[in-house]
Amino acid sequence: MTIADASKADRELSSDDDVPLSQSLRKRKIEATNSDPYDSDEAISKISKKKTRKIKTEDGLSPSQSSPLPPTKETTTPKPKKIKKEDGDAKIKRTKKERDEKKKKKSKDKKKQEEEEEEEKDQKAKEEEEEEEEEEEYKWWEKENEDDTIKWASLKHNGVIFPPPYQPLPSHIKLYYDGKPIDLPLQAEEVAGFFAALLESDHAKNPVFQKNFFNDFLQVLKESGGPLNDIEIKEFSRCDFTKMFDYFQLQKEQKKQLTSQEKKQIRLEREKFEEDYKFCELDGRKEQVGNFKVEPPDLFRGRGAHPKTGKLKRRVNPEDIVLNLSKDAPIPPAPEGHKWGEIRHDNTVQWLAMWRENIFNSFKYVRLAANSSLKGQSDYKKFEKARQLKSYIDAIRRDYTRNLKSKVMLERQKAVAIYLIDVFALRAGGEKSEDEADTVGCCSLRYEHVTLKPPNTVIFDFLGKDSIRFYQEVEVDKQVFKNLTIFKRPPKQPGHQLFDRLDPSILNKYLQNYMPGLTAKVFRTYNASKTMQDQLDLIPNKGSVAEKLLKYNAANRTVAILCNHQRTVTKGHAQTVEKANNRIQELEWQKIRCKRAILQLDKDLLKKEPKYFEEIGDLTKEDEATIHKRIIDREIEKCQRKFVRENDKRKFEKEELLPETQLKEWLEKVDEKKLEFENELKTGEIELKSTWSSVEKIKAQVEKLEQRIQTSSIQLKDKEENSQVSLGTSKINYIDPRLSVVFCKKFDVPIEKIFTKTLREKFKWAIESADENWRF
DNA sequence: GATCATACTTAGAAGATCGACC
DNA sequence: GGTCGATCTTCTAAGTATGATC
Repeated sequence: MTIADASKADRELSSDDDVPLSQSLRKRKIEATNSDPYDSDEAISKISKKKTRKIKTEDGLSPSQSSPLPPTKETTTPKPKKIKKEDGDAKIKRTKKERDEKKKKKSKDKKKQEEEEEEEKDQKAKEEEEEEEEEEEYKWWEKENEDDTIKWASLKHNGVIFPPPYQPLPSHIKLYYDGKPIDLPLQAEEVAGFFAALLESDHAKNPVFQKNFFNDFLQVLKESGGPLNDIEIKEFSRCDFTKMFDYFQLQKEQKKQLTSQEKKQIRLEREKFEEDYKFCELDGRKEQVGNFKVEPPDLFRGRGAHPKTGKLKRRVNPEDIVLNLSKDAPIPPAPEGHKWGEIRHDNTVQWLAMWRENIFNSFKYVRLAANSSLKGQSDYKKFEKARQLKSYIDAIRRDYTRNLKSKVMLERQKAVAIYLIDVFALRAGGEKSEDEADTVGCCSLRYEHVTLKPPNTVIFDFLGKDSIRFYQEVEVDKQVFKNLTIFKRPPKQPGHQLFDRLDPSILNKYLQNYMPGLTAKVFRTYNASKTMQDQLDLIPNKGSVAEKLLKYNAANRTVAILCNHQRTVTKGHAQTVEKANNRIQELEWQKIRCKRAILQLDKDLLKKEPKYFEEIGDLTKEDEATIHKRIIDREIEKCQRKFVRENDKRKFEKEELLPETQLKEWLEKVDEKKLEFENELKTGEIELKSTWSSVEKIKAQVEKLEQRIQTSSIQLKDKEENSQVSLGTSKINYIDPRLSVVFCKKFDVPIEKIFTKTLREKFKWAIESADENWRF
């Protein structure tokens, strides 16, 4: 659509849709004439700008902000300057020195008073201990909030770990072309290997991936002098990577075969080597680095229909790397024969190292780990900002509801966009270039992504971040529906932007009139955490830990669904569910069997405890026969697998193989069981095991089975409900961790059940700061 | 105001490890 | 003790946001 078209469309769209076209045109004309006699469309936009500006200039605030709302800290607190922070650092050092001196003095004093004040001594010792602990661990959340434009006063680190150099394949492992082995130069062999390693993945089957890989492969091949045995490689389809693939599989297999001791040894050696890079010194404290390993060369694996997927991601050299550290920090030596690209001393950023990658020509950064103070502070601020939105949300909602009827198109678009972001948790939706996957968010929604079904149903169907499908059929506010109809009116057609006046920066600028730092993304955090709080409020404080956890997960799931966090259903999911159902049925059968056995020992119990035996006839003969068959089939399969595996092992270790008679022997035992089952089915009599010598013993067994049935059923239910929903993303990024901490404290659920070790480290600030009464 | 550069958060996939079960 | 699915961690792609520059 041309600008003129858009302008024309806008002229029509800006009309009050409640009014018939002829009337509204007239009305618009009057408005336009009043404001600008030359161009009605421009006039409307000018009016809109004027209006917005006028409202803003009256008191420098948006309409809703003029209403009495709580002041924010950020607006009144001027940002301290860089020097101030350096002062802050000097202060830290001074304070430490003072504390040391104080400590020395303390101990002297203590000596004097030792005999007289034994109690005080203990107290002081305790204090000292605490003080020392504090020195070991920096509890930033207990300190005053500092300026966040300066990230550190001192930063020392050892650089980055580079991936190992390419290990050539054994000489007999080659790429084949038209059935002939190719002698590739090492550089090209490496690239071919990247593809071979993915041979059985979906990537390798993707034609775009194949094409991009092949182009880059040919390029590398050309640069490195072409095949050494003078065979010209022209077509991808004539390449055979299977020998290379098989070799990689074998290597994987061999790695798996290592003893646990050998694996441990390798792990320890790796950890020892990484130790120096895993940590850095930030303002004198030891802190963990996140991605201290430079990304190895590989084929770029773009998500969805990515035009660049399969391209070669080149090897990064020390010359490509920019290191960022303190001026006084020792510069880590570059790998032998190399030097660093650049050394920088920028304390306004969090990164330790960066390089430019070749796919998009953008930067990759080495940063601190999630459990670091800097990341923790950012996280804390993020959630505090989202909490701050609580005070403004009513006004924002009131305003966008009103603006849904604004005469100014831009205002209407803003109102609808904020509505969608607020209600359906859409992302902002920035513009994307041609060489990226075609995914959208709110502002970049197009005509074809929204289907309108009167009176007010909207079907959203588009690919969002990571090419994850967003499909929702929802009822919306009637005026939102009307506006969407207007936004889709001709000349708009598929391919055209729904919000042709908007982009995230316009939206964010508008939002910042309400609250400093408010952006589209804050709504997702706010609504996610608010939803979680509301859901947790509904959970009754009763039942087992497992039951409470299930409810917590259900609350978590509500949030994940809101944010559209999905995961691909694992290949064997349906089978796993069927298996689990079968298992539960088998447990039920075992339980019934136990109860029958009890009656065999004491048949009077049936009259005495009829309730206990009420499910005894739940399974039909057919059901039982099916269960029997399943168990027997499984056993047979197990014997056969065991036989094959054992002989494979023996073959490998060059030992004598097990004879077929061995397998026969095992199968005979299964046969015995089969006969036992058949007999049981015929007579209804159970062969009593030696462990079933008394009613009490069997009853204990029943109890165990019941427990297992319950646990398995709960787990299966949870599993099914979670099969397509990813809970992790919202737990890690959107749900204020203090909500989970409070839940655990209030409901007596160990925090370990909710946060993994890594998450407990990341959320240490929340675990240590939130008390039982904290609310989002 | 459009575009680019930069820097940060958010995201699912893949790989590694754990633990339930037999 | 071995197997296999579940869970956790790592990896890096893909977003958002903002400030500089023209």
